[in-house]
Order: sequence, then structure tokens, then C-alpha cells
Amino acid sequence: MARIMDAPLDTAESWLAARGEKLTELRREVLSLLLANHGPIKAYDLLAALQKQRPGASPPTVYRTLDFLVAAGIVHRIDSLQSFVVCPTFHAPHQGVLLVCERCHGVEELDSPLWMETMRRELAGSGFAMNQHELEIKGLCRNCQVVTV
Amino acid sequence: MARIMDAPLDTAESWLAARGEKLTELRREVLSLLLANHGPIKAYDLLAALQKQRPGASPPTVYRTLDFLVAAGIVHRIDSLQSFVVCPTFHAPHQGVLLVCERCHGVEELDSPLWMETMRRELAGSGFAMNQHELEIKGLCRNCQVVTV
DNA sequence: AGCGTAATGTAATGTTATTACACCACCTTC
DNA sequence: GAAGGTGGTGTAATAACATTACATTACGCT
Repeated sequence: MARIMDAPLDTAESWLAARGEKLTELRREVLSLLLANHGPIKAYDLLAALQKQRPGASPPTVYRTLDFLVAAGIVHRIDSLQSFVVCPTFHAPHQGVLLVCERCHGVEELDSPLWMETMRRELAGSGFAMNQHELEIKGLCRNCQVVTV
Repeated sequence: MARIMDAPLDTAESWLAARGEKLTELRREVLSLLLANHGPIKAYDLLAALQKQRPGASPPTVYRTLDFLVAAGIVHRIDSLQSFVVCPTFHAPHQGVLLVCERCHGVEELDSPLWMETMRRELAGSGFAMNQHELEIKGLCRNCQVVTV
């Protein structure tokens, strides 16, 4: 019987296979923990979770695995939070912007090719070539705009 | 006789005075080092430089001063580089985007109110309120696009 | 002078990330 | 089936980045 969360793991497996890479047991465990977290997670928190099922895990264990998943486009690193989050649409062509809430630290991914194109055009004059895979916008999410604090 | 770099320091002083804050000797030294660096600098590199003229300087010395300068809008923190850079136009109203080169780690600031407005409008549908003071775009600068590596 | 607040000094510690090297599994090729 | 290469992981140590907590000093105010 299939466990919950298997579908994205299988998708990741095929996605990697198409690149000639493998979803090893370690990578599967890490990705599974990332998926279970629903939102950005810090490397050391992920390490703590991983150690429950894999006691020998150490910082290089998680950082190597995260680097791999990021390079494969399955996971995003959020610079402003020093955290990592699964890309909800890694398996499909997309041009996503990460909307990072500075208050609750939630992250949404907004897929907007039109928006990307607009930005690229606006930047053209400056001679700067935007990396559209690493775009992170800080601000307040809908919920957090309401809060007074 | 005025030393080189005095002008921006004096500008910072008035800018702060208008906010009821002061450019103390320590802040002046730190800002001066930041200006002398022409580009982003890491906190600990700044600390090392500061210690040459102020041997007792420690991490809190620089982090406190940087926090102050960032809060005053004089310095930007570049999340993707974990570095700090003087805002070239802190004294004037502006809506700058930081263009961070992923290869040479240089930073340009592009002032484009039109661009900001476009983005804000594009984001409106998502309910997300962009923080226009903290916008950082990664990519390749004009020079680095040419390099083959 | 005495008080209150802002600024800085100082020691320790917390958090994030990397290096370097050892070992093992798997695959190839002879 | 042994030799050698590659990719993946284990392990120890350390580097790099940042904060806490508390002591002390500087300065404006009455």
C-alpha cells in the first residue's frame, strides 16, 4: 500500500532519471522530510529530523543532499530565510517567483511567465541578465498584512 | 583639508540628523570602510579592517553598527551574498533594485520606480505586498555574461 | 551633581556551512 | 573475478556568520 507523499517522490525519481541521476534512499528520506514540513525548513532542523531515522546523519549529509536537490531544481534555497523548500512545480516548465513573507516566513511560489518577461525587458537596458530560477521577493503575505503587531 | 570620501560621510551625517540620530565616531569609521571597499563586504572582513584602527572591535561592534546603518537606509544587506554594501543613493528618494552578479559578486543598484510599480501591480492579484526596499535580483552582470569559464 | 538613555565594550555562545579524508557500493573492462 | 574508476555516504574537525547577556562609558537633562 502506497504511503502518503509517494506521488511527489515518484515524480522526483522520474525527473532525476531523465537527467541520468538517482533518487537514493538518503535523498528520498530528505525529500520526504522536506515535503512533510509544508514550508521552508532550516538545514539544521532538517538534520535533527533526519537523525531520528538515521542517527549517523551529520551536517554534510544534509547539505550535500540539499545541494543535489537544489541543483536538480526540486528544491529552492531561500536566501533571505536561510531555509529550503520543495518547489511545488519542479516537474513542469515554469517561471516561478518566490514570495517570501517577512513576518510569518511562509513562501508562496507564483508562476508568471508574463511577469518574468516584463522584468527581463525592463532589465535589458542595464545589461544585466536575470536568473529567473532564483527570484525571491520579500514582503507581507495576505494574512500578515492584516496583523497589527 | 578634507579627506577623500568626506562628502558621503557628511551627507550621511545630515541624513541621520534629520532622523534625530547621530553619526558617531564608530559609525563614521565603519561607513568609511564600507565606502572604501567599492562593493559588498562581509561582516567579518569589515571587522578585520576595523580592528586595524580599533583593536577592541568584536562581532557585536560591527553587527550593531551595520544594523543601525541598514535601519537608517544607508547600507543594504545582500542576503544572497551575506554581505553589506553602501546604498549609492540613500540620501535621495528612490526605488532601487539590487542586481547581484552570481559570478563576480558585484552589485549594481538600478533605480526604477516604473519597474517597481509594474511589479507591484503584477503582484496585486496574489495578495502579496512587496517590500520595495529589499529587492534583490540574481543574475549575471554585463561583464560576466561574456566570460566562458 | 545625579539621573536616564544611547552607545559601546567584552565574553561567551549559538547557528549555519564547509573541508578533508575514509570507506563502500556499483559498474566496467580486461 | 580482480583492478580500477566513479558516485555516494560516513565521520571528525573546523570555518564562517551572527546573537545574547551583561558591564561600562558617554552624554544630555534638570
